[in-house]
Amino acid sequence: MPGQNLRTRKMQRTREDVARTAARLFLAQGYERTTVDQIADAAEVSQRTVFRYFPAKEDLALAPLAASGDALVRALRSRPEEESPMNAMRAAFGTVLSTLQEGGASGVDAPLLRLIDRTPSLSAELLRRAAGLETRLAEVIAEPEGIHTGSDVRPQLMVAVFAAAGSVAMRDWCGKENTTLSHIGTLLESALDHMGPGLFGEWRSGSGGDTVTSRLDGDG
Amino acid sequence: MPGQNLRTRKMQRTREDVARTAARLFLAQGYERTTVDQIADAAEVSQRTVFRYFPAKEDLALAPLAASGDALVRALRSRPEEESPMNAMRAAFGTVLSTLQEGGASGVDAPLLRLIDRTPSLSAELLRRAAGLETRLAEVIAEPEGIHTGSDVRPQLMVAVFAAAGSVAMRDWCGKENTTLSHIGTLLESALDHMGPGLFGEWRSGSGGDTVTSRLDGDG
DNA sequence: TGTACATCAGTGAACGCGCGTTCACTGATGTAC
DNA sequence: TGTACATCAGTGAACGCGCGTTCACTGATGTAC
Repeated sequence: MPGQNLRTRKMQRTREDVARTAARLFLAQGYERTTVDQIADAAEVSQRTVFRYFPAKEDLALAPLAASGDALVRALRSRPEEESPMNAMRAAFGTVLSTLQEGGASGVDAPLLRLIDRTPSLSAELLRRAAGLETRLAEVIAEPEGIHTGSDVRPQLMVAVFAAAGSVAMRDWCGKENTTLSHIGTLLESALDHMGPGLFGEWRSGSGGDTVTSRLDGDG
Repeated sequence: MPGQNLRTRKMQRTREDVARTAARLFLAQGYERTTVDQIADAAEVSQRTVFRYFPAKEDLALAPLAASGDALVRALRSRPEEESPMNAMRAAFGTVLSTLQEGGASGVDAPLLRLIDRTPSLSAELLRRAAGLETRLAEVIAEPEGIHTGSDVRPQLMVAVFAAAGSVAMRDWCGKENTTLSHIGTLLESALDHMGPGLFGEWRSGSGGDTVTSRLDGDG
């Protein structure tokens, strides 16, 4: 990266400036109450420049997550072939998550996730993009198995189940306070652990009912 | 219902007129290319009246599905208590689906689902609402089991897994042509059948690889 | 190293557009007597 | 059955607003020689 054009580097800096400014304003005032013009002013660029980098306002908030989605695809692709699909997904997700925790420059952090969660238009669009990501992940899963995702639903299904665990974990996480990104990983693992056959049968027999998650218990 | 006010009945008729007009225009021209003013004109009401019944444009397209969501909650609630949660969900979904096929007045049909699928803003919003529906369903599941959804994630998880199968089925369904609503049920059942423990382990051993879905096979 | 030209990121101003809201008003339906 | 009043669905016109686009232009960076 250091050997790039001055022009290119300037563009990257402008892009990051705009993204950082947008994030700051969104978190301070809320997404809906922040206009693109405000972001342009605060970032000291023209509104036209903002739209050059981010085709729509939503991209200003979701771009960091899009990058993480790409990272997840790459991480999954670089898992060893012997690994079972589900374990590969777990591992790949863990990799991305720990990358996010360390290099804080990604722009993905707890406040952003909470912002998205409490902003309907952003949640909606994130869910839609997540569905697209699932398709890409399913193709990565299918490839080494010699499977066509058009004729065999298992890859899509497996990824969708993983995502289901992820969304439950996210919902849980967003309800708590003082949580860090790494908690998401914990909650996700916990959710996946409950995914076994027990989920499909009867529950009364108490197959794990108390070992579940959290502290809230005391059914009050 | 027949014993209601004339005023109330008139309102229902107006509402249905507007909804039907909107559906017709959306299907003819696309959602984005249809303005609320056009719908008002075509339905011979004022734009103001449209917004009285449908707070936002999206509601014009998604209201029929919202009603089906409510129907699903009711259907689930009226399942016998002895039934396992997953079977109750299956059955409830089947009930709603067959209601939709018969009484065509619900407004939910194949063209609408395809319209939503190919309109990003509608897909996004539908996914968001579906997430809300999942929470309601989880509560219905949890109640007779004496479970609190805040402390035990299994209900949320089970519903999310069911929804994952549903979304895979929907994606599959939208890719096919000349399909009817009942095909969704078939695809969903098929997806759920693959949900067993096989999904989590190795696949190479061929645990069902060829019995999967469809005709496309012949790998190329 | 210097000059001439090409590229293209960023500007600034103006605008189209459609959603959703506001307001004061009308007239049909409902209710009380 | 008829009269007087209350409610409230629907009107119509106007508007605020912010997203996203368009246009002709500037000036910094890159390149060729």
